[in-house]
Formats: sequence, C-alpha cells, structure tokens
Amino acid sequence: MAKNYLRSIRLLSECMQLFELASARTVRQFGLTHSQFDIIATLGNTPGMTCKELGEKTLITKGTLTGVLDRLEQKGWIQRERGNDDRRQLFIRLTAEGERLFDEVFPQVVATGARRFTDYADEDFDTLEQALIKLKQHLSDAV
Amino acid sequence: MAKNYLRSIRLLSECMQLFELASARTVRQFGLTHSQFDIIATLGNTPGMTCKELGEKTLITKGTLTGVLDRLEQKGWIQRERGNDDRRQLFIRLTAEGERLFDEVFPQVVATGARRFTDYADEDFDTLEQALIKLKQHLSDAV
DNA sequence: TATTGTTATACTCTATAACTATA
DNA sequence: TATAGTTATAGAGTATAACAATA
Repeated sequence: MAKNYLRSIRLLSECMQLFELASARTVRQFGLTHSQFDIIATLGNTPGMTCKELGEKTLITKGTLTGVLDRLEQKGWIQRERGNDDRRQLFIRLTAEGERLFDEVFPQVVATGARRFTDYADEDFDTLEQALIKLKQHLSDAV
Repeated sequence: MAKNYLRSIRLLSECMQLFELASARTVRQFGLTHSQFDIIATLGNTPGMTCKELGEKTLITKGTLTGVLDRLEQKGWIQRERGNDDRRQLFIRLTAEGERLFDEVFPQVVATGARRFTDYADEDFDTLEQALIKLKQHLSDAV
C-alpha cells in the first residue's frame, strides 16, 4: 500500500510543480509573489472578508498575514476597514485598482494553465476529477 | 473547457495542501524546513549528486541552493566534495548522520501520509495514478 | 477570559547579478 | 567563451510569542 501511495503523491506533487512553474512566471510579471496572488485571487469577486477568514482560506498564519497585507495595501490593491458589529475585526477587500489587477492577472494565469490542456477531453477531466474528489475526501476525513 | 480545468486544478491544489499540512508538521518536528527536507529526501538512498542535478530535481535555483546547503552542512547532515573529473563540480551527499536523519524522518512523513489512505483500495490508486500520469504527460508536453 | 489583529524577533527562502575557478 | 558554484544584495515569507483593543 505504501508504495502505491508514494507513487500517487509524487505524481500529484510533480503535476502541481509543472503547473505552478507556468503560473509563477505570469504572476511574477505582475509584480506579485505567490502569497500575494493567493490573496488577490481569494478576494476577487467577493465583497471582502475578515483577516481570520482570509487566513483560513490561504493557510497563511495571522502574524504573516499582517505583513503580506501591509505590502498589498502599500501598493494600493487592498484596503482594511474596521468592522461595525465587532470592532476587533478588519474587513479586507480589493480597491478599484486591486479589482483591475485581479481582472487582468487572473484570466491570464488561467489562460497560461489552460494552454496546457489542449486535447484534454471532457472524459479525461471527468476521470481526473472523480479520482481527485475521492482523494480529497479521504485526506479530509483522515485529519 | 476552462471551467473543467479550473475545477481540476483547484482540486489538485487542495489535495496537495491537505497532504502537506500533515507532512509539514512532521518535518518541522525534526527541525527541517520544506526545502531542507526536499534535499534530504532527494539525496536519500543515492550515492550523492552535483549541485546542478540537485537544483534541477528540487527546483531550487543555484544561488538559493548554496544557502540551503550551507545550513544543512552546518548541522552535519550533508557534505560537499570537489569532483575529480571536473573540478568545478561539487558532489553533495548525506553524511552518516544525515542518513540516520533520512531513515528516521522519511518513513515518518510517509507514515503520516499513509495513515490518510486507510480504506484506499488498489483500484482507487490505479485510477488516480492513471489520471495523474495522463495529466503529467500533458503538462510536460505543453511546455 | 477569549478573540482579532498587530508588533517584534529571528530565521529562511527567493531571484538576480556579479564573481571565482575551472573547462 | 561557457559552465559550476559562491557571494552579495535586497526583499519576502515563516513561526512564534507578547501585546492592545474589543468582546
């Protein structure tokens, strides 16, 4: 069993690396780091969210998050707003300029990735998706 | 097509995150960073390799690699040895202590991961593997 | 007392470019 | 000239713990 599992995980990791190699290049052309893109992409098409929520979605711990948000705020891409119901919370959301960035960079990252899927048939996607859904289920349950 | 592709990539990334969440904890308990573990794991069960080769396998660029290797050398886990045929090259390999570390940490990371695969049948692995192999093929070709 | 987010600390990774030594 | 690896530089991410404001 362990051998099967190692082989699958290695494949998983190799696929991610191949994919990220391409997207990283695009992301960097926009002057964004991986973490920064992660946050812009998470905030895109949402009304914003608290730091806590943002940290949970991006898996960035709160201390680190402050620094990353500082840099994004400094560049004018996000803004912080103190919550009304709970004044401890900060709502983070994209500024108009941040949305413009999102609208530009996100489709481009998607396109770069999509170019790699030429000839990938619907049934190929289905098979892959089913397998990954099952895997994800297992990985989640086992925590 | 783009939608299918996004869904698959998101799943891929979520699976990796779930998996790495567990392994990262184990790795950190041994005082290793992700990059450091990557190198130890790459060198394990090999007679060693050049910096160039190591950099290609781990996707760490040469300037960065020097620093990571410095820290590993300082802790006595790897050693550098000047090549004989080509005196520009350095052969990196695990020290006895590095191998001991590898023998301890690697199975534990594997075990932590494997625990999440209980009930995962051979055919589940086969399906997943086939789908991932096909995906990897596509991603590689499309570069 | 508990929670949200910031600050402070210390370290590691990162890309890049200039450099040394070999080839 | 080209290649293998180091050094220097300037950011950026990371975990952790102590902290302030609010609940």
